[in-house]
Amino acid sequence: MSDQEKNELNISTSWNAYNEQCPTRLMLNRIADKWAVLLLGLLERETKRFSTLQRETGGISQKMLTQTLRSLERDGLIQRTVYASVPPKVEYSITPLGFTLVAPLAAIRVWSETHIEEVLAAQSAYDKAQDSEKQQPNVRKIVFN
Amino acid sequence: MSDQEKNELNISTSWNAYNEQCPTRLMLNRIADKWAVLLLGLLERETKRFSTLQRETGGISQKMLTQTLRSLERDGLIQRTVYASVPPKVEYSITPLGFTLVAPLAAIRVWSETHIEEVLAAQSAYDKAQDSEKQQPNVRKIVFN
DNA sequence: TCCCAATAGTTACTATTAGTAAGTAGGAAC
DNA sequence: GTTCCTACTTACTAATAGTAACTATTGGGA
Repeated sequence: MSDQEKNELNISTSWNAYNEQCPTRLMLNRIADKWAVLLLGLLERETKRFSTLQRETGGISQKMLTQTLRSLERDGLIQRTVYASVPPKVEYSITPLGFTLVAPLAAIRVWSETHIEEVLAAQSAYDKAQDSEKQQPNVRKIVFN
Repeated sequence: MSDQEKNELNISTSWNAYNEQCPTRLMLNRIADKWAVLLLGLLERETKRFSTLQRETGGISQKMLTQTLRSLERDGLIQRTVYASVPPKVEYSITPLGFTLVAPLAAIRVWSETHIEEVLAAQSAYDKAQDSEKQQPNVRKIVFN
């Protein structure tokens, strides 16, 4: 029985992202990455060109765009097609494997967008508490047991 | 109507992670992070101590553990409780807000664990193709249009 | 004829971030 | 009085990300 078959049957395998030696840890590193999340989100619906991806992903440099696209291609998540035209034309599209990752990644992007106000409020509260602790140290959050 | 109410009604707001100036971009940066994914996964079920979190998260240093926990606390995703005992005892637990993020993050961890074999295969194929391209450059993946 | 525009990069350099290893506190046990 | 415990800091180094300038190719315009 392959590991994949075991996974489908929900039998635990050796794959475990909490183990630093496991290849899944490297994978988590790759996909738990802001540029990967944003780029796969853009390619979810349609094929796009290099320059379009750069324009639509605010703040990404050419270097990071190339680097991230190259990694995603190597991992089999996107496909790169070069057209022999001048000026050059290179199109990127999502693969079936990449498509299985779109929904999970979209979920965390959407989470950011829907919960940002609660997070900003928590940050303000934390910073305020930090300030008052500077005046009166060690009076907060300590439990005497 | 608040942005959150708009979000609940699925009305588009100004929040957009593709805009580099948007606070949601910073948020995406925080949660699209391997240590955050792993730590929130550990805290999903139970409160844990600093040393336990370090033991269960392979390869994390004390510095990164402190740093990541501090960020998650500031963002309101986890809670930190200090007990006035010797030796010190500090417990970390997930907040209701953090709990809403557990499932999305678990999904990408699980994706890594269930699709790793396909990714490893894609990587081998890519590396092999790269090698053969070195022998015969520019014969692959180019479309003449 | 010479120069510029357009696309998809690469490269060299700098800044930021992550990782490593050693140090700190304060009391309890030996 | 020396060591141990936990949960950190801090100083230093290594790796990664960001910035900006450079490249190839060729069609079109002055």
